[in-house]
Amino acid sequence: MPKSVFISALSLEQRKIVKIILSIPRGRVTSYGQIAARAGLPGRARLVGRLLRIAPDALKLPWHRVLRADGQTAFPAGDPAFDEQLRRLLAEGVEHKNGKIDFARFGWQRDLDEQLWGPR
DNA sequence: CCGATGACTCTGC
DNA sequence: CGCAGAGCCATCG
Repeated sequence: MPKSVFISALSLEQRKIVKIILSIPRGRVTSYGQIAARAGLPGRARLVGRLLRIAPDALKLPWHRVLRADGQTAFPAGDPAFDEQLRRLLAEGVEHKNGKIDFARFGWQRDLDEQLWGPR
């Protein structure tokens, strides 16, 4: 599906989610739940997951920067997307320990904290 | 209309 | 850390 057609078919809530995902900084990660919360949709993480699932590649969303609340990818080990996501993250400096990313080090929220309270 | 199904999350044991 | 249960709710058969 063409990019513009897809976008125009989205609800206001979904467009908001798209904008938030696009604003995740390179080298940072966040969770489905956090995105939903930022979009004013607390408790609706599944909506974010569903959107990423149906979004055309043409949108070029940084889907790899979206993880589950426990710091792992939403894909099971062995799934091509599992390796792809970790590969993309490593490419931008986000490390993982056995498929688990530490939000304290790479979480998007940490950027906000540092801006408010300073490094360390 | 109903039950099943998720790129989810939180609580409780 | 693991697992079950319960919310969550748009989609689909």
